Formats: sequence, structure tokens, C-alpha cells
Amino acid sequence: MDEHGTCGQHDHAHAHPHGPVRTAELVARAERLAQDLGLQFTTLRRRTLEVVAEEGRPLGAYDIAERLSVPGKRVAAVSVYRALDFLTEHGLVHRIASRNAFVPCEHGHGAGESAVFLICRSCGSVDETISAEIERSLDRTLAQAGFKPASRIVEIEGECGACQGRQGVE
Amino acid sequence: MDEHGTCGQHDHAHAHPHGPVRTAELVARAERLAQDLGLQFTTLRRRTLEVVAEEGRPLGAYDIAERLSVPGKRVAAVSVYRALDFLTEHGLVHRIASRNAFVPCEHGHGAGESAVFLICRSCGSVDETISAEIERSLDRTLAQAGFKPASRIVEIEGECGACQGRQGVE
DNA sequence: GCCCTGCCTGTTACAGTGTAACGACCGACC
DNA sequence: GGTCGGTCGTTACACTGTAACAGGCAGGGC
Repeated sequence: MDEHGTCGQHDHAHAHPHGPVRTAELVARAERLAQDLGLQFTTLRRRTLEVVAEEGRPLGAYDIAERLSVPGKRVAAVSVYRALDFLTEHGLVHRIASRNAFVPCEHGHGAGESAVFLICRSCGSVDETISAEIERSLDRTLAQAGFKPASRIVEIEGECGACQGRQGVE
Repeated sequence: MDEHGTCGQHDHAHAHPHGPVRTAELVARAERLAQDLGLQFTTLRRRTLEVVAEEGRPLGAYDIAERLSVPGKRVAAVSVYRALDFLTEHGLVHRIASRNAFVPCEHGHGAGESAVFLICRSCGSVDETISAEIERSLDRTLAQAGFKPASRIVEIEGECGACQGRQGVE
């Protein structure tokens, strides 16, 4: 429950070392959220969220559509986009702008907070962290420029710790 | 050269506090750079840079292609992409990931440094700033996560100072 | 001169990304 | 029942980006 308060330090959820984000947990959060706000957490939205959560790396909308499709029943990308609109709007998944792809939200943070995405060029994994320090310096810079922020995108490409270890690649 | 007079006749929303990037200056920088590194600053690359520099807002590759084309001679988008690859690689233009569009580099900074882009939702202008403070906090967060950064994307969407002033619509 | 090589450009083709528009369905509410 | 709003299916289309191949052009070696 009390996820917001305890996350003050550098205690962030590492999802990838252990495997994918807890799908069930994310779905439960979505259900609570829909309940509270009177929104519809439909089957398509739930399945889209599950597919994104179960993948260990960013998924494109068409990849998601393909995974949602079964021989008799094809899910069109446009439907996936609408589901993703819903999910991103409520902070359940994030869009990785530099990849045109989507990842599950690893934190319980609200949509207002800004996350930093660490994208590994070697293994393609994406880690999400939050730093109050970065937010502070961003706020300061924005205030100085007289700019009123609405949404923030911070994406760092590079090499994750695990991939630096096994240097040479397979 | 009169820098302000060039915009007098048109009422386009004009992005930069200091006026549009000086095209000639940017071209001169490119020429020096090509000279120093033994690279070819070809006509297509120069004209692409000029088109991007003269626009007050981010331009898509196809927009650039259209501006470069003349009735008899059409420039294909793929050529523009190659020119843009060259220009971004050498820090002459930047790609705005959240818009799939390109802006001229307003600073003389090297490719290593990371810029912060302030994208105005109202007028579409993009301002580029650099903050040592933000870089420091990013570095600290990355080091803590054991992540080795290669490139950084920081894009803030919101409302620029000028648009906050004239609140409503035009 | 001639060929070879490397780089740039033109062209075609195609895959991926994203949105607009219309219609049908369904549940809620009068 | 009828209306209204939201979701979804479907089609169509525009935009973004890359692969692959061919031609052109300059420089270097013979």
C-alpha cells in the first residue's frame, strides 16, 4: 500500500534482474484505479497491460497487437493504440519516445512525477528510476527559463550494469 | 546584417528568446568542422541544415524534403534522412524524439554534452538549454544505478514564457 | 590515361508508426 | 422503449524510417 512514502531513498524496484514486473500486481492496481475513478478496465485493456508487463523489454504497438491476436481473432493495432492511450494516461505503462515502444510502469508513482528510463543498448532492457534530485534541478532550470512543464521525458541510452559485466557479448 | 528585420513581414510564432538561430553561423561551423575532420559538407547537407535552421520550429524529414524540392527536381525523404544522420552525428542539428522532428543546435556545445529541450505545446517552439546541475544529478543517478550512459534525451513539454503571457488564443 | 575505391546521392520498395472517420455494440440512465 | 456516452472493429490513409541496389563523382595508384 504505502508505496509512495517508502520510496524516498534510492530504493527502487528492480524488475529485470529478477524477471518481469509483477503482472498481477499491476493489474490489481489498474482495477483499483478504475474502480476509484469510475473507469472501465476492459478485457482489451487488461490483456494489453498483461502483454506489456510480461515482456522484459519495450514492445511496439504492432508487436502487442500480434501477441493479442489468435488465428480466428485478429486485434488491430488501432485498438491497441487506444488501450495504450488509456494505460499511459493513468500511469500504468510508459511510452519510450526514443523507441516508439511501451513498458510497464515499475513504480506506483503518480502520473505527475517524472521517471528516468535507462535503456540498455545491449540487452534492450529498460529500467525505471526516480530521482528527487533530478526533479529538483529540472524544476529549477524550468523556473529559471520561465517554462511551465506539463510532461517530462528523460531517457538515457547506454549499457546496463549486467551487460557491462559480460562485456564481450555472446 | 540585420537579424531582426528578417522576420518583420510575417507573424510566425517565434520561438527563440534571442531570435532564430543564425543560419550562416551554423553553416560556418559545419564548414569548419568538415574541414577539420576531412568530411564532405555537401550541397544537400548544407541545404538541409539551412532549411532546419531557418524554421522556427521542429521540422519532420518529409517537411524538409518538401522544402528542398522544386518542381523539376524532387528530393526524396531518404536522402534527407541521410543528411540528417550526418548533421545529428556532428551536433549540428538535434532530433526531438517526442516529435520525430529536427531542430538546429542552438549551442556550440560538443556532442558529448546533454541538452534540455523545452517544447511549447502552444506555439510549437523548441528552446534548448544546458544545465550543469541537471547533468550532475543525472550522472550521480546513473553511477548509482551502475549504468554507463551513451546518449541522453531530456525533453520537457509545456508552455513557454511567451505563451503564458498571452494566455488565451490569438 | 585508366582503373579502382570510397563516399554520396537517386530510386524503388517496404516495414513500422500513428490517426481520422464511420459504424456497431453495450451498459447506464431517463 | 429511447437516448447518450464510451468502447471496440474496421477501413483508409498519412507519416516515419530503413534496406538494397544503381549511378556519379573525386582522389589515388598504376
